[in-house]
Amino acid sequence: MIEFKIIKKSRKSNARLGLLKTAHGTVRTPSFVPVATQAVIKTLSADEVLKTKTQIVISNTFHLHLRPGENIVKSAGGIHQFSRLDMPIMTDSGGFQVFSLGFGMDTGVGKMLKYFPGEDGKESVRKNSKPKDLEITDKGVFFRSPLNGNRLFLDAKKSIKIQESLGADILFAFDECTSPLSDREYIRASLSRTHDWAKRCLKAKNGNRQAIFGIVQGSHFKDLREESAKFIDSLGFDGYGIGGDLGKSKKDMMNILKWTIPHLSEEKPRHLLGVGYLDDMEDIIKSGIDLFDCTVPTHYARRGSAFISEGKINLSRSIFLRDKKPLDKKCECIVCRIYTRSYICHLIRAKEITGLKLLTFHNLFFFNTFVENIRDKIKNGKL
RNA sequence: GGGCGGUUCGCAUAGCGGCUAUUGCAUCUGGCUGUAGACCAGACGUCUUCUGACUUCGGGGGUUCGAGUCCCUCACCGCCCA
Repeated sequence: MIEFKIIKKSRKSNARLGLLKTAHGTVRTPSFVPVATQAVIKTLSADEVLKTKTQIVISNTFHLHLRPGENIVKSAGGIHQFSRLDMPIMTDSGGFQVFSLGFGMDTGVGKMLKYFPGEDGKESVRKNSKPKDLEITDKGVFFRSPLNGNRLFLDAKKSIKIQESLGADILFAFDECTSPLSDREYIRASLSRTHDWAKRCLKAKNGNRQAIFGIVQGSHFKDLREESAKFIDSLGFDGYGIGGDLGKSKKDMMNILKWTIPHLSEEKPRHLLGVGYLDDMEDIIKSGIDLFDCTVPTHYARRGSAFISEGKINLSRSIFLRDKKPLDKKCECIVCRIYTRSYICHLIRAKEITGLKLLTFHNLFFFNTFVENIRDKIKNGKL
């Protein structure tokens, strides 16, 4: 079970400082949540993850169910024992894969819409348009395994049972993350499904050893977001996830948060799913978000990008071969204290895996430090 | 000195008479927000009013309506024999 204590509320915004206590440690919120899809922060060992100031990670039900299978994890003593990640762990429900392996894969669109596919520009995904490799029904979702093409089925009950076997501290309800291309009619139907699944998740869940967060959907429609927030709040979850398509711009996303958060119980933690560019962080925290996960620091690291005080640099560019500065001279991480851009650039260009590891370490340390500074600002009444 | 094989974008390759010369690597640019993806997309002879124009398969010559492709010759590289 978890316990969430709000230790300070900002007078300048809806930001708050909190402590999220779990059986595996306490998270100072607001906190960034690095993504450990396969029960690992890619490239890092468990002890290295701790050194990046990471407080909590999120793993994935869908991926661990496919491989190695939840029974393997369970027989190891649960995900903490299995991975040796000695910290609070969340598991995402597989709901995002409903989108990312479905409409997302078909259209090449992310959940923040930046462009419209198709020549004529604004073709919506109509209610009769279905993703090719995936079938969504009111009962659940038929997936095609990206590993071997096997057909598999996931629904609320199964997602919860898998998550119970994995044994994370916090579970997420099984939802449908909709595409930003879907029209209102589709979103309306999808939202009913997500709400029904939320009830079924609570019903399926045994005991209170693990906490469970319900997920608000509703796309970019104000009334649907409000309705969803009120409904999910009424079910008595331990906390909330805010998910789904978040509009076409950051402004849309901020509006969605503004519509949603006031309808969620104040004393419970709020997690914004899958958002976390550095530029977004202050604003989402000011709107009242306590937790947010994002693949960006780890994902970009493996593409050669480092986040630094001045922005972002790509270490695969040959210009850095002659750059003897650290990635970021203000950063206190071990990578910035020891290594030069020149060396890391060499590793990336030589495709040496240690280059990916050094960038992953730095990016996580940088992101976590960034949020730490925001916590200080709230503490000091500056935000 | 003789015989055989080769020379195609930075490197490596395909092409064996017929539209626009193949593919890989490398390079450069762009993208990535609850991880399918240490990935994807584009460019990669020259010029360009971004639509096209011109030029290319070691050099030179020839055959042919048409040659990277066939013939002659020269240069260079590799292997074998003296």
